[in-house]
Amino acid sequence: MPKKTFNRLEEEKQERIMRAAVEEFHTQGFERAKVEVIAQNAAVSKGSMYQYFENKEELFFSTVNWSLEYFMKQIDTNTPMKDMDVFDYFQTGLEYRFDLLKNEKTLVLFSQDILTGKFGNLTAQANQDMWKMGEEYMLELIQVGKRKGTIRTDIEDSLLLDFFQGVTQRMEATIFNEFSLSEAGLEVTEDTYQKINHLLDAMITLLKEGMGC
Amino acid sequence: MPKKTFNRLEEEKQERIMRAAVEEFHTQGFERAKVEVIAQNAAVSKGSMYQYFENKEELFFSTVNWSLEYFMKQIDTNTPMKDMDVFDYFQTGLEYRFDLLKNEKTLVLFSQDILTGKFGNLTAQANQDMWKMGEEYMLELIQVGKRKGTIRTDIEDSLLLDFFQGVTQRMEATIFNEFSLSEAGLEVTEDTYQKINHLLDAMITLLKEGMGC
Amino acid sequence: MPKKTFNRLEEEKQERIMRAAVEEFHTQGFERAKVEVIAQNAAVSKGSMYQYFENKEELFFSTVNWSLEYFMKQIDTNTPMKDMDVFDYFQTGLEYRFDLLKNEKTLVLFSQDILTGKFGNLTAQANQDMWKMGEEYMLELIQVGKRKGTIRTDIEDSLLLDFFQGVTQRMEATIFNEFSLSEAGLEVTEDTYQKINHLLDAMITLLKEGMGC
Amino acid sequence: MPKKTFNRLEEEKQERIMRAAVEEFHTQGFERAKVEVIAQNAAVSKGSMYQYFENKEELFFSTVNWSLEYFMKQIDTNTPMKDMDVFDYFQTGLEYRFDLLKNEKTLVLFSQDILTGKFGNLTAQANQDMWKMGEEYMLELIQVGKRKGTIRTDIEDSLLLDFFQGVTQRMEATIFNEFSLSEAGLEVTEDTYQKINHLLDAMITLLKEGMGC
DNA sequence: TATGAATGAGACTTCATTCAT
DNA sequence: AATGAATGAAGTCTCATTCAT
Repeated sequence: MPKKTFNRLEEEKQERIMRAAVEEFHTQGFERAKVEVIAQNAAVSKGSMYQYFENKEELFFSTVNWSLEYFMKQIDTNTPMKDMDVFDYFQTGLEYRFDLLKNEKTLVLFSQDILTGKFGNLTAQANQDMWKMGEEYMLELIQVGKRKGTIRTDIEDSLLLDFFQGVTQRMEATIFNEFSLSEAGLEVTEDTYQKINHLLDAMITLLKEGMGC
Repeated sequence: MPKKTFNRLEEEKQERIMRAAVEEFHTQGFERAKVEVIAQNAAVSKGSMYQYFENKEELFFSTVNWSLEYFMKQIDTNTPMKDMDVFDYFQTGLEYRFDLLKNEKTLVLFSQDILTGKFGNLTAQANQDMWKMGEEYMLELIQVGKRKGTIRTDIEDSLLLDFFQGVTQRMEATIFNEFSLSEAGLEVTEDTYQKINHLLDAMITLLKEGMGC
Repeated sequence: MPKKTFNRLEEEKQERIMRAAVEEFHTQGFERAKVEVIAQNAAVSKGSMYQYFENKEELFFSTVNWSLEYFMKQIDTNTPMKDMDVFDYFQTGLEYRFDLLKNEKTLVLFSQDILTGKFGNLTAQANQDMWKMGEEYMLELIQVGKRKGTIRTDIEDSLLLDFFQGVTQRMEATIFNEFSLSEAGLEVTEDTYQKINHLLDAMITLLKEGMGC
Repeated sequence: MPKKTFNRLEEEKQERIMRAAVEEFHTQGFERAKVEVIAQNAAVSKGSMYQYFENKEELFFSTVNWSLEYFMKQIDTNTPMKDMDVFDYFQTGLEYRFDLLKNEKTLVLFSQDILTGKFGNLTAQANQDMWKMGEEYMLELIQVGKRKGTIRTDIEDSLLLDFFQGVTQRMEATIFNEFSLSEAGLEVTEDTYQKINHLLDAMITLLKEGMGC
């Protein structure tokens, strides 16, 4: 969606621009974000930005796409086997996201922004795409689980998915918070790590057995 | 937080202004929202708005507070007994929110915007307050449940809360979506109603028993 | 120039309003001055101000006139004999102004503003009137001095006036400054008083004999 | 104090803008002056003005500085010898200012505005600097005069300065007025010139010998 | 007459976008 | 292709003045 001029740039420059844009859009939101600031932080002139992108909106969409693609690439190389157990997936998935958060914080937070609808109508489309992407994969896992007998079969897939996703998302949010608190030092302390693992175990238990007794 | 001039107005006018603001902020977001449009829709002059509020930001904060207070009032008159069962609460709570959604759609959607952080730093504070408000209440219910023997006691309160809240939020989102799809006609169809009830039942089962088997 | 409604007010209220206006116009200048602030400081409603004066400009003119008239009254009761010596006049005049400054600081400063043209075209008229007022009186003194043989007769009256006025004004400014420095304590210290007297003596000598040798 | 973008402009454009600003600020005062009018008169867009200056106030300060610097340059190239006679200085100084007035009327009038405090607090600083600049130079001349025996030594320098400055300023004002009256025709008539010279001679006599006899 | 709420013209300022080099 | 100066639409906010009570 950017102009071809952008695609012709050296990869490194493209990335510099995209990352500067992610940073600005994440911290400022779409309206407050200034094309000039992005340009400066990417060490590029304002004029150039308009040779690469039709306008601010297109720059934004490109940034969203670039982020999604970035994650796709990551996921492609990290996706576990298709026949994995949902609960194990929950665990590995979160661990993986957690690692990502350490290394690509802004990028992860930006993707959260998109997912939670922070950009309103602007990302309605990307939003749905993103959701679907994850959900389809999850659905498969659920179906596999049912077949294998690890997941109850008296409830429809879509409802199980809702349930599962709800817990997953909440977990992510909690982990983000925990992580942000210990943010000053960029190193994740052993303590934080402990807490997160404990949280994970509890969630898996609850997912499996529920909270009733 | 508005100027006293605002508080001195007739209730009806205050409400007209607040509702116009809610509408505009919800549909446009903070930056895109125009004070003039709000004024017009409230049948008030632009100048007056600035007699009531220091500036656009204060207008926004006042709108947020007004919305929250509106809900508080509603909740105060609708809050179930303190010793209610969490699962029943889940049910009544959602039913109640659902009713509210039918009657005060924009208001509910706006509060969702606040809760999901759509307004970024602007509502950071209100946000936390809102969360806490709900959470404290929930914690009590969980403790009651443990005492009564309807909730497992081998997992800490805070983790149970996370689990519960995750599912609750997801439910709300799903219901909103379901509802929005059938939005054209303002009447909620029987069909929609059925779906929602089915969803509720399933969720309660999952909350209680988990998805494993 | 104010409406008759203003003149009908009790003297005390009139004065309150005028003094509030003098204060505001002096500290803020015409444009920055706010009618509302004047009203508040005079403990009068904004609406009333417009019953007393056609508009802000008229309020300003009235304030200027009121100030001038205030001084006229003072001067009428304090003016020395017509056949006074110019140099004595210089002395008594300044002493008198100095006293006034202590008691009616803002008023004096405001009249300075008018005289030095701080209000631009707005006071062009009042300005000239004020100048003429003082100058005519001075001219008489100069003529008397020439007749009595205390003032040289080889230079025209108008030029002598210029010379005299130049020195007088400068003196006032210097005294103001001296005074403002010791302003913290509202009491005028003995020290300040000494300095001013010394200054006065020197100026009179210079006026009489010049600075050459 | 302007942004670097302004300094990068061609000198000619800079001057066009500064002169347009001087004109507007002088005729309208700070508050009434419109940035847009300045822009138009300088054949520049309103937006550009804000690339050159942070805001209206900064534009104003820059204009003040530019004017002062303009005069400094002029004075540097026109300043008479350090050992000049004060009275000759009075004469050459005024003649020079008078010439300047003919060629750079607005600029001179604007500097007068600054000096007489027409802009209130806005120029408090520049004001003091300007005064000091002139005064230090004058003090030197007075000291030289005392040493050479052309100035009486029984009165302190600072008082002589006050006296001298008082007369000088008044002269300038009078000349300005005279000049302004004949302003319609931009040519200075022979008649005006005669008057001014006569005035000068009289003032010098009075400065030297005083008005007594 | 007194009040203070209501109004809207008008000015400042921002920043996406265009354009000339 | 790259730059950064130029532009102007559009929105926020102020405050003198009017108006209804």
